[in-house]
Amino acid sequence: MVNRNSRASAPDVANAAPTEDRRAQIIRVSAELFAQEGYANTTVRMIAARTGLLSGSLYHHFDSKDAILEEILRAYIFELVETVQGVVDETAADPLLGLRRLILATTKTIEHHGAAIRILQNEIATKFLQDARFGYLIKQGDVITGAWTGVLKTGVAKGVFNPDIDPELVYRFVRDTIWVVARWYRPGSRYTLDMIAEK
Amino acid sequence: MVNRNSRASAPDVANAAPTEDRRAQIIRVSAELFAQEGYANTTVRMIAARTGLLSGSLYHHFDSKDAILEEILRAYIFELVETVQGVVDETAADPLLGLRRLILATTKTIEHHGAAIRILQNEIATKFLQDARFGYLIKQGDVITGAWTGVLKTGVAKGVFNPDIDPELVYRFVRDTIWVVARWYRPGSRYTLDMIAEK
DNA sequence: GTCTATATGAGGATAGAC
DNA sequence: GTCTATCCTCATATAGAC
Repeated sequence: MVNRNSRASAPDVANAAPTEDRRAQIIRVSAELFAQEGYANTTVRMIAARTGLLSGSLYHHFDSKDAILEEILRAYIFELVETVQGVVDETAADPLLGLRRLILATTKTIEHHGAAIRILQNEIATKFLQDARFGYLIKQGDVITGAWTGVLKTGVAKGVFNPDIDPELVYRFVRDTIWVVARWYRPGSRYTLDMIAEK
Repeated sequence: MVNRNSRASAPDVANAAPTEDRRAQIIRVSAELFAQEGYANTTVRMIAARTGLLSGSLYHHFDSKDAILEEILRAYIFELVETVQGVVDETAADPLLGLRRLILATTKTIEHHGAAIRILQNEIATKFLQDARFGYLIKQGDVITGAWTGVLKTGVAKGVFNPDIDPELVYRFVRDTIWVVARWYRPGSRYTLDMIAEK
């Protein structure tokens, strides 16, 4: 529709995400603040100050404070879904290996998405995450839950896991225990591997 | 200083906590809201509405929203300190039993102080808990930490526990893992006992 | 793309009538 | 002890100059 070559002096990079650096910076700064101070306690002025801007300028890059949060969580949840589905596909025949790999893969996401996990852990119970805007979180969360419980149920069926476990409860407990690690993350993930024993 | 018998028509119960029921109700309602919605997301108007009051009336019973939170957390932390010290005193000679009992006792506090634990878990990282008003929390928290690490160090010295553990790290991890249970609390505490195995 | 200035609204808290 | 009415502050978000 637009003749991209007819513009006179403006460099032809208008569609090449010229503001991506600033956006990324805002995302990174916001994630840290949301995780450490809590979403409600973090003001747009704090975000702006740490980015080297004034608050009004943020709205050139994002529609709202909510939109920033959404982008942080979206990046995390979709990567996790992809990872989890990959593990499930590769380990369909071996539930014990599948569970091991799920735990390992989930633990590894702490490295790059530690802030997102801490935000989710702190804010997941609050209303605003159940608002329409964050519906995709519930949806993708269900996909992930399904993957874990699928592996656990297969394991039970095959006699690998204790038959009187509640798959969903076990999943949530293991997940939250991994997330606890995100709070104290420092060394390698030694403890998590041992945890498999208690199934 | 005051002649308590000289008052004319008012019943002589002025010092007998005549508002204790209302206070308790406000505390209970607030604890639930703080735990579920988060402290910052809970408004005094929400608390008042669930109590059957209007917001202004709350200030007859409490000085501020902070004061309500403080009372909730204070009740929890001091009971926990007492419990933990009792366990330590009784099990000085047997670190393994001491650890078992600490885990069990801490888990049991979930029953009556579940909301307080969830609040602490969600808000502990935020600034306001480090403010002067909540200094006692840090202080009593240190007492509890000292009790746990004491038991763990004694255990290491006696050769009961693996010598290359970091007592403080182990404590925090175990504590947080127990607190995870507080989120999904429903049945009896079966899993927690097994957990001892992984030391 | 960032700034200045400001609209708009919400939340904590207070004063005084009942 | 509760209500009505309201103050004050602070946070999100917008408009328009630069």
